[in-house]
Amino acid sequence: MTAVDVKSAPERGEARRRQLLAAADRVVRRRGPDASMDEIAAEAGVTKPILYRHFGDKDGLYAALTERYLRLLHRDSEATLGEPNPRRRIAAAVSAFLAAVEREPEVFRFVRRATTEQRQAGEAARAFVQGHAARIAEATRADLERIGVDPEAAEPWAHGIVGMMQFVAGWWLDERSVPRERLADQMTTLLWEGFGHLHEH
Amino acid sequence: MTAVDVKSAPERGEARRRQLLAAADRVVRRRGPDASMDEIAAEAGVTKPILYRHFGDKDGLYAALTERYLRLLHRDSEATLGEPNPRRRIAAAVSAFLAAVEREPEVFRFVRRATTEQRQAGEAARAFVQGHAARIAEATRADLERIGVDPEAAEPWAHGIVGMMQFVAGWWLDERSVPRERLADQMTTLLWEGFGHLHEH
DNA sequence: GCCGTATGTTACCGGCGGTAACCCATGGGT
DNA sequence: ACCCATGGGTTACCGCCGGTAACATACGGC
Repeated sequence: MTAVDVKSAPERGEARRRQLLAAADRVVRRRGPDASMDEIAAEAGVTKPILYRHFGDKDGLYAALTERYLRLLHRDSEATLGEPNPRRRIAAAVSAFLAAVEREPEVFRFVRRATTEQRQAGEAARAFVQGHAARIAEATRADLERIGVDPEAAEPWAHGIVGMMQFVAGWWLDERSVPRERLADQMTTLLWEGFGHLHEH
Repeated sequence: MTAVDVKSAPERGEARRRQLLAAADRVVRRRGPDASMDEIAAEAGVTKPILYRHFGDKDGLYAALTERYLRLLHRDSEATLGEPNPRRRIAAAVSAFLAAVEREPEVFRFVRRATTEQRQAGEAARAFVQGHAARIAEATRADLERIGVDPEAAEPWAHGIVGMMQFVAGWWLDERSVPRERLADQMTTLLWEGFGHLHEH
């Protein structure tokens, strides 16, 4: 029963890869991060060795999925980095990220799992976050230099912000003790005001 | 009958449990988070079913280990929470945590892994972090109330700080691009000054 | 025609988490 | 002195899953 196979195109390889990735995506979304290779293969209508030909091993597949998912989770947030007003920029990025996590909780959970237990996926995530953090850092580095603060801190800060938002998002998903926009405001306030600012009054 | 056993059996069991946990500790420290149950059993000088009698399943064992490790990683940091001066308190806690992570990198890595891939371990970690965050929150809640800022934000903030430090510590372990005390200073500055404070000058 | 290559399948391996069944020492109670 | 309940221990196994070897088949260029 070759129902899907009929379309033989010139660049079948890349197309097939995306097709397989889409199948993996579907399985992960409904079965969670514990999806087995057999399950994914079945969903794609093929058998395991094909997956292994395209992705090397499970880690490779998960790395590819992780990359796609990271882009999905951070796209809106990155789009806000053009905002010139720094405080609004932070607020918008924070809010957009939380919204994306709320929209795709299973995707967020998958990324957390995959990046800690699979080497390649973790590497891919590190690279992505590196880039993301770099863009955040770049957006604020100019300000730091203008003020006279050591711009070397920009990178650690960016990582700190990213990590903070990741963790808080996970915590928030588990126990939804506060509405999203409220949490976004609170995190923005922390990042913007800091603790010291409060103590000065 | 034999109601006395109900009291004494757990005592003997507790000693054995600690003994087994110590063996698991040794194995994890040298083999990493991928240690198998057979390996741990062998290190303890027994066979698998015994481990399962005491801990139920691998998740249970890892949850117990996680709890012990979390205490180890956060003990020094928690000890600093008594410091009255808020900025020094933050600085000391941050520095102490990074020092603990540097002292026991394998332990830190294990916790990250175990808490994301094992349900019970994750639950134990969540409970621990909840407590830790609560203590941090309590240490600052008074300040917030005194200043007139909504103290409801204390809990999300505490989680944000914890998550930020966890993530930054992991990033720092991977690429040691900056000495520990310098990183501690940078994170303290971020938490204390915030971004807005800088922009006011 | 023939052969290399790409694509797919079946059938298997090894390791690991988890468990059933059995085994044996110990020490009251009769 | 004996029995047998009980708790600590072992052997031998299961099932699942990641990963792979070997085999099968269609297509394009010489």
